[in-house]
Amino acid sequence: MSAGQTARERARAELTWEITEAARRQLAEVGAGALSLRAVARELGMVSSALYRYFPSRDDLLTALIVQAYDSLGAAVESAAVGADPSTRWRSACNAVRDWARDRQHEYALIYGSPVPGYRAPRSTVAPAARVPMVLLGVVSQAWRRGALTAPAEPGPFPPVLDEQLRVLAEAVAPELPAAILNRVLIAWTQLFGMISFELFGQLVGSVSPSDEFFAHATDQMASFLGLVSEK
Amino acid sequence: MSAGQTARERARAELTWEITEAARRQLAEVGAGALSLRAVARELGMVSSALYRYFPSRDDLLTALIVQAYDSLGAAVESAAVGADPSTRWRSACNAVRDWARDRQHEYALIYGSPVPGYRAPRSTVAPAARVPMVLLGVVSQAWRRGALTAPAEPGPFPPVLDEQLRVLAEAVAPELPAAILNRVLIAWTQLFGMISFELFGQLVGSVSPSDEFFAHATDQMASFLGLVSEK
DNA sequence: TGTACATCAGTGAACGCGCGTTCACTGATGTAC
DNA sequence: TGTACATCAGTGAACGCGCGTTCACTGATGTAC
Repeated sequence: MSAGQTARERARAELTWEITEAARRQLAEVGAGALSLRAVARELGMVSSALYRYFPSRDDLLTALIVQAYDSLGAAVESAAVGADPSTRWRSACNAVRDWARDRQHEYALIYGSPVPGYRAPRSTVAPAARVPMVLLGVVSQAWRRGALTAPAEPGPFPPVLDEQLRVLAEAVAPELPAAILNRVLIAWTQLFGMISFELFGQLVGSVSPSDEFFAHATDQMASFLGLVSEK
Repeated sequence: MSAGQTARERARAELTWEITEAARRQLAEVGAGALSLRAVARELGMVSSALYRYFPSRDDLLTALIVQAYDSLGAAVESAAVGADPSTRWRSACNAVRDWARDRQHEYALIYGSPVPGYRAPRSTVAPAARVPMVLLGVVSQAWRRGALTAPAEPGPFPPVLDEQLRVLAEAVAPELPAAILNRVLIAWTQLFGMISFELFGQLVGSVSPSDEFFAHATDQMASFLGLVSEK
């Protein structure tokens, strides 16, 4: 058996994957709240009870979709944020998030939209969810380590709770980065997803829609807010 | 009859309101996708078919809830954004949005979260949805008219489509405002809601949660990004 | 002020539908000797 | 290599449930003369 897998194991892995594929297609039609095991089974030509061999409940299937969505987005952004120039990497990362979100709107809504009522995300979603912010942080902290970035002048010291939060966070993810820069990365991160959510959820209709240029320009402004100087 | 209303008309208006109240309570329990006419009727001690005297369908009830949510938020922000100092008004407006959102999380999710699958928002939601951005814009354009605001230096000219969008938008909502400032208002607007959505939808857990100080500090930074100088 | 009729609110039964999950089962695949 | 048994995948029927919407109806409120 190849790679120590029996035929049964291979079939199981394949079908598990096909179930999530079908569920993703269903998601695109009816949204997360209305995702139904029976409809997924129907699409696969199976009987609904058969799915219980693969996922113990509807919520477990949802969790799998959420984790896969975070991972898919994370991988897309990680592979986009390459290059020597930090401000180019920043832009590429932002564009990758937006492109992925536009391509897979319902998966985006699943992870960044309203929480699914009655569903509580388990711990296993935390690490995949962190991949995008980690990439953004990586771009900035690499620039900082290279000395290609000047620490921004804040109007005053951070209030105590925020200061402590930033300190703890920095310790965990980027020990050498000044709190003021970390804070700006957090701000840019919320800004990035705020724009994308507004675009996808229809809030920009009537102002800056289509939003390609607005997004590109705002991305540049974020880069300069972060102190990432363009080398072009 | 008071104000020319018959008893029947008064009863009708009152019950229409009570239906939306009950629907709001239901929203908080199960989310928009699972909002059910039958459950609303049950809560009011009515038979489900009776609701059809008041709302022709489930979607019309949803529309009423959406319009009321936008209006409630709009009114809260309008009445908060007062005072002489533009940067104070800015902060008050931002805080009002956040406070309202935290108070009424499910209504916030209804209007700023994932679109409800299968539901298309009718035109009647557009004007109420514009109230908050109008307030934000009002704060900035008032400061601009008073000369209390300097036009920001952009790195270069706007790309053509964005430039045109900003021109058209300015014409409609703030004719005297330079495009560069309008653009920054749009950016701050997306930033504001990006932060609030992240806070409410759980994305900040593990970094800056609770988020009061992060939010306050980011709000200040937005004010300075907009050129609103504090007079304190 | 009183009567006759029209309008409207709310009832209760019924329609056809889909849902998640359990359970005893058949038959195929894998394992130990 | 061959047999006996254990494991697992998938079936099909059933459970109890809730949903939106329609329809003919009763009885109360409003209106015109």
